[in-house]
Amino acid sequence: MTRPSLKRIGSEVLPVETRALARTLLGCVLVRETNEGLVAGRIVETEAYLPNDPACHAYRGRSRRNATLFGPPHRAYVYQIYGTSFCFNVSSEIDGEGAGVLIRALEPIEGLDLMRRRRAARGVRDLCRGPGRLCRALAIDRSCDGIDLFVHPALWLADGARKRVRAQRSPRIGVTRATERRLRYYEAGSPFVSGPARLNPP
DNA sequence: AGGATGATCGTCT
DNA sequence: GACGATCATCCTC
Repeated sequence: MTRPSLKRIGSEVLPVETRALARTLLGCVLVRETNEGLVAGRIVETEAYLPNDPACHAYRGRSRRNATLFGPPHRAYVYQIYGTSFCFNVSSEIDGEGAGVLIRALEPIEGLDLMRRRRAARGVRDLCRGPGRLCRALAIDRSCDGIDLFVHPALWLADGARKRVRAQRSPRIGVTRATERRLRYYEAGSPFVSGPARLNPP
């Protein structure tokens, strides 16, 4: 059985501007390699967190936790939430500006058995549906924070079927500020996106 | 030093 | 739909 081609994405493919990046990441493949093996999933849902955005972790200035958001674009920003889950983001905007894109859901495409072992989830549909779940399935934690996704051997982005993605937008999920802004991007019709059904019209 | 908060998840009804 | 777990982080005193 031949593995789908996982060609690493170069910097020329990804926009620096946050909303364009959130849209472009749809259809890209997130790849993770550890000594347990390789797992990968196609990105089907993202959220943009903009400069001067009250919902963005960078809004109140640089801190130890959010420093990666203020660094160069296209690095992994990983933080822990509710003491139980991690969230994986891609930093955006030029060095010195704090912004990023949250990856909210993947369509599993490689290493499903390993994902199942890590998640103890029953169906394929739930393996990577949600920001905390996908981090668990990919063994992403705070130690991944700051990784340069263009060069790192164990965490990177690959080309997927980006041209075929039909993108939709909705308000972001779970935020308590700037709740009306439509900064969540998802693939129309995908069964792998998270969130309540009313936010996911086909 | 102590309290409030949170870009979530799993479980229960 | 509701709720509790659980703790790093940040803010106030």
